Amino acid sequence: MKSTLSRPKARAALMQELEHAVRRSSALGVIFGQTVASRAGISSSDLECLDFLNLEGRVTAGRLAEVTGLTTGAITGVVDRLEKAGLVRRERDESDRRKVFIAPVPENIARIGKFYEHMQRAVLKDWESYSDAELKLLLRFMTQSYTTMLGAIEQLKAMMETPEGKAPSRKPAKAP
Amino acid sequence: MKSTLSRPKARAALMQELEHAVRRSSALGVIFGQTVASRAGISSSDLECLDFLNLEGRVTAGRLAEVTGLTTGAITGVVDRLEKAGLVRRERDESDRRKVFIAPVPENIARIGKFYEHMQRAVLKDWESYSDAELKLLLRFMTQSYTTMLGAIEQLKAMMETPEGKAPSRKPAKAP
DNA sequence: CTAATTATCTTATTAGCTAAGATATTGACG
DNA sequence: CGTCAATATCTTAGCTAATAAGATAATTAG
Repeated sequence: MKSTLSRPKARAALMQELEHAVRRSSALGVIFGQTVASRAGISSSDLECLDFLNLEGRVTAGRLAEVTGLTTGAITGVVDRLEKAGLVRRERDESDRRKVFIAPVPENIARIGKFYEHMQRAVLKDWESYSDAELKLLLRFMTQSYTTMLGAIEQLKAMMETPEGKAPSRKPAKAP
Repeated sequence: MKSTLSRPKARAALMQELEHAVRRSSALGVIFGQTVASRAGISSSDLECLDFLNLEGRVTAGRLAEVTGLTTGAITGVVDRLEKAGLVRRERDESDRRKVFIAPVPENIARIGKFYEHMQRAVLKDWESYSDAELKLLLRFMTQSYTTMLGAIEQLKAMMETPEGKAPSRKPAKAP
């Protein structure tokens, strides 16, 4: 058994293990989000928007539609619910009065932040076990993953120009 | 500026950056799933179940309900749709005829696997740039994240015994 | 000034979820 | 055994949140 210098078998197996680990974590991330949303008394979509607002600050309704993949009509509903719950505020842009900025309301969002506290503490504790260099590697990994995923999403949207979603079944697309 | 031996400021900032990167990736992962599902002509929930079946092999309907957080009634609908699409098969357990195993049908799932191909290729290419040792570190990181998330989910389910979901609003939990 | 474009909201309809309970099977125990 | 509780899935009614299409309003280009 050639033992030294690159064992492609082991490396491939390692990558496959990593892939599985990533997929499992990713799936569990969805569950985590659902669980937080259910505890917070809002829908997963609403929480997804709220998370984005926390990360990016105030953005327009249209941008929320873009990043969530929802229609603008659906976003109207999301924002209605979040606004009623006091978690966001609608702010019309004075320089372009068509636009509506959705601004997070930090003092009320804190109420939801509580559901993340345990997780955050546990994660920071985990991360103590890594050196600075290792943390930098992890950061590079996550950043690279983000970019790659973005590319994959673009590619998916490009392949088959059928933005109408549902099963094409048999009909090769035809105007009604 | 004390330059050597642990700069806590830089380290905290690094962790915060990592946290942001993780959150962004996680959010984008949801979008990726939605995009694949829409291209494949099935719902996100259906794809989530299918992914799980691909990872774990055949499991009972009840287990699917557990891991997705859906009710068993909803799972009946998911499996009906997936079965009609030829992506899974219902198989009654002969030793306990109450149970229904849901088994993936690989030859038809391949059709959906196509939507993951680009992503998979891109990811493997990314990962070529890491040494074996680095891949092992990444694997440890993902595995640890999984476990920590699992714990956080348990903790969330434990805090407030209100499994009924929706907004408790003002009432501090009371038996009916 | 008009037409085209952009941004959000409205309305009608539908998909898919929950809750509750029906059905069927198994296991425990006198 | 026979009965009762427990387990596993399916069924049904009702509701929430999504889409699609189009209305409304503001901006930009000719």
